Amino acid sequence: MVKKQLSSQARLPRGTSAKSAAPEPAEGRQLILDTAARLFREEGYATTSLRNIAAECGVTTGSIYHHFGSKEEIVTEVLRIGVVRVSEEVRRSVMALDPASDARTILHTAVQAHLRALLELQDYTSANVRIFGQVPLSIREKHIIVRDSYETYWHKLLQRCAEQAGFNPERDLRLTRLFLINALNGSLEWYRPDIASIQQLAHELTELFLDGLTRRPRSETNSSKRK
Amino acid sequence: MVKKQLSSQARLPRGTSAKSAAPEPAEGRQLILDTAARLFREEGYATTSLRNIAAECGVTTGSIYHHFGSKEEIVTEVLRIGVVRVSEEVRRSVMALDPASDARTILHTAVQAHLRALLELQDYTSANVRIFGQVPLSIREKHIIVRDSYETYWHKLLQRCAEQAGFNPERDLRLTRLFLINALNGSLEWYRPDIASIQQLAHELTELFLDGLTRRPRSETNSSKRK
DNA sequence: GTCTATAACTTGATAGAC
DNA sequence: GTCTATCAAGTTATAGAC
Repeated sequence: MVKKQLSSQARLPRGTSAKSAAPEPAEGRQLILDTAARLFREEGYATTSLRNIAAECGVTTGSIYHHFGSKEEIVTEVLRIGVVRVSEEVRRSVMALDPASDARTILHTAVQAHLRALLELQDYTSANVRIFGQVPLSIREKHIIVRDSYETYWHKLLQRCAEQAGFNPERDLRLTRLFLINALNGSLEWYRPDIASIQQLAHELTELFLDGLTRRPRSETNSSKRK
Repeated sequence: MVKKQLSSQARLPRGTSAKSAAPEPAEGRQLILDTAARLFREEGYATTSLRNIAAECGVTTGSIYHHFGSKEEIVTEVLRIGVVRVSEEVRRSVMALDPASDARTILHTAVQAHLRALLELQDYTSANVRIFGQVPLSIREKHIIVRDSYETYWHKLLQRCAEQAGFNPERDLRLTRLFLINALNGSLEWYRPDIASIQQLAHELTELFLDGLTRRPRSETNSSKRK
């Protein structure tokens, strides 16, 4: 309660300066957070006990309470970092694009970045998707603010695409956004790299949402791009 | 262990004959199952204790163990019934269609039936979607068989639609099916009847998956149907 | 078929030595 | 900053009376 909320997102382990390139193993508070994120993702929130986390860190529960005030404080931070990571990954990828990129390129880039953050060894992002529905309501309500900001970003992205490409005005971008994010996050439960790569998933989902399942009768704006 | 596995899906409460139209309140085993499904959906699997279920039923934990051998046995049955209900709802709706129906009608009917089963006061179906990721791995593995059967049904349905409507051969029906079911089930977390009706959701999702976001340049097979 | 009572265990959290 | 020891409460499950 007294502890200041530090910008823990990209904090380096204690004693690590910016110039040292080698990623040292996390310590103390950071190690606890990393371990909690991994266990939450693997076993769920309620099933993961503090003793469990402590044991994986090689410490006891007493030590954990020196860094965090409660289990809820840990999961709150894990959830927050999860959204921040995926959000930053998507924003950075889209920002790196040529500003004149067409809607297909923008959407594909954002979809692929989201999938990368979710499926590629990111305990925080996948823990967020998996345990959000398991944590107490009070924590969910506080976390909604963080999620909303990411959803708003997606909404603006879709609007930008809609203007650039002239989307069908009958489509509801709000519902589309929800369907899209649900389809993205759902992949966490069935994705396996040997069945389809992240690139394939991103390509397939983008084409599906832009063009649909039915065959396009010779279009003047379509089918020129194939990567 | 000794107890025979009855076809508990649509079983009527004891003492209820087929001709009595009034739905009597559930008793005994059925009441326990109904209550468990509701609490699992509301509070999650690990958070819902047997004392909790018993109290809501007006009995004690001792009584529960007369009807079920363990908590895992209860959740296994709740999960199974959840898939059976949604599966039967979708199959029945599609079967009631004119056999000559076009792909748009078939897909819309199946999507709407799935959403109805999931969102319209169905504790079992929504409990299944919500707690599947929370139950022990051993239970999940046993349950996969039930899920696979439903997913196979959807795959055949999409193939039938693809042949009827001539889908774009570049689309991957396997990935499409996964994206579609994820989009459907995800609605459980944000659906509110005052924002959009189930009919609107079904319409929007069907149009999106068939035609995509981009505008269709005058088609000969499209845009004739608007319900 | 429901109850009471309880065993055996795990949980989050705290107090205080070092 | 980490440890040991422990508390109070909650968990699943069982035994046996009625």
